[in-house]
Amino acid sequence: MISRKTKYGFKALCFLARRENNEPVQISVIAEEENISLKFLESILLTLKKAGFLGAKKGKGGGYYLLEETRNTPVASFYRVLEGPIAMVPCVSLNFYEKCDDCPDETLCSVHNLMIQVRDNTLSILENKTLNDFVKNQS
Amino acid sequence: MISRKTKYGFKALCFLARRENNEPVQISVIAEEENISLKFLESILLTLKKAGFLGAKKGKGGGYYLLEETRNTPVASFYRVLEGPIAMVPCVSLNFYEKCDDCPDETLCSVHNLMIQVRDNTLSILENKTLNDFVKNQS
DNA sequence: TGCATACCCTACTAAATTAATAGGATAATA
DNA sequence: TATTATCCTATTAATTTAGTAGGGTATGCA
Repeated sequence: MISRKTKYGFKALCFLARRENNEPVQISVIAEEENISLKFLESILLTLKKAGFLGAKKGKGGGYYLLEETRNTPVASFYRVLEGPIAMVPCVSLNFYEKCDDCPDETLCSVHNLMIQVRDNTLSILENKTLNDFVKNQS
Repeated sequence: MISRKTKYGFKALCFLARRENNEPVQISVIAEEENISLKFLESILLTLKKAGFLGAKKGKGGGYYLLEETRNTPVASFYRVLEGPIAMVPCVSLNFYEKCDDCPDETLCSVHNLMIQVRDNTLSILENKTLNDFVKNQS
């Protein structure tokens, strides 16, 4: 299960991607359109900005907007920033690897070997989708 | 990420599946071999028993053992009992469906449509693997 | 210059979940 | 009837989640 943070963050990115021009959009506008708590969304968008996916403009007429490359960024990148590892166990994570306490030899662990397959399948989707795949007829 | 409960439960099932005979095995034996807290494992095995995957025998010479059909049970079934939904959002779950508060129309939701694909890919693995696939050279 | 706007940032918190632990009840065996 | 081992309920510490509070800072406009 993904957290609301991840869900809201991705919805906000899609919202911005659906805009025809790339003018800044206020947090409050996105929050209202997507039914997200304003303050919560504020912290999420800040995270996405710090990660280099969004630009922001302060003051009147300000707001958040997509950066150039963000439209072609794989969904996997958003996922890692918002949710963390894509893998279902840390010992199988490419970007957030951690050894298991209980496991003397990973290569012999049934959970490990099963979850490698799940990870690769999930990655094959998340690494090959971008915001462009979600702009049409979508909220 | 899956919980330790799921990880430990699946490891215990694999441990039992690797035994040549189907004699009852004490919790303490599994706990020691797999480096799992005894009391925690106790509650997990009880769950698996109540779900119909394991049999149990009390008293001397007692313990847990696999039921007949468990060897051919898809891993997805264990997952649902131990962890819950396989889907990454409730609105996409086949067995634990829940509508999202924030979403007026699921069919237009980008998260929904993305996660359907992830779910189907994950299911294609978990529904087609059984304990038999994990008995060789595995801990 | 000054005021309104809108993002920036830190800290805090209530609720839920996780990962156990404690302690006894029950059933089977010898 | 003593021992063994599962069964069952309740409790708890730690962590994570999903926010909320309350200002600070930069921008644009009159």
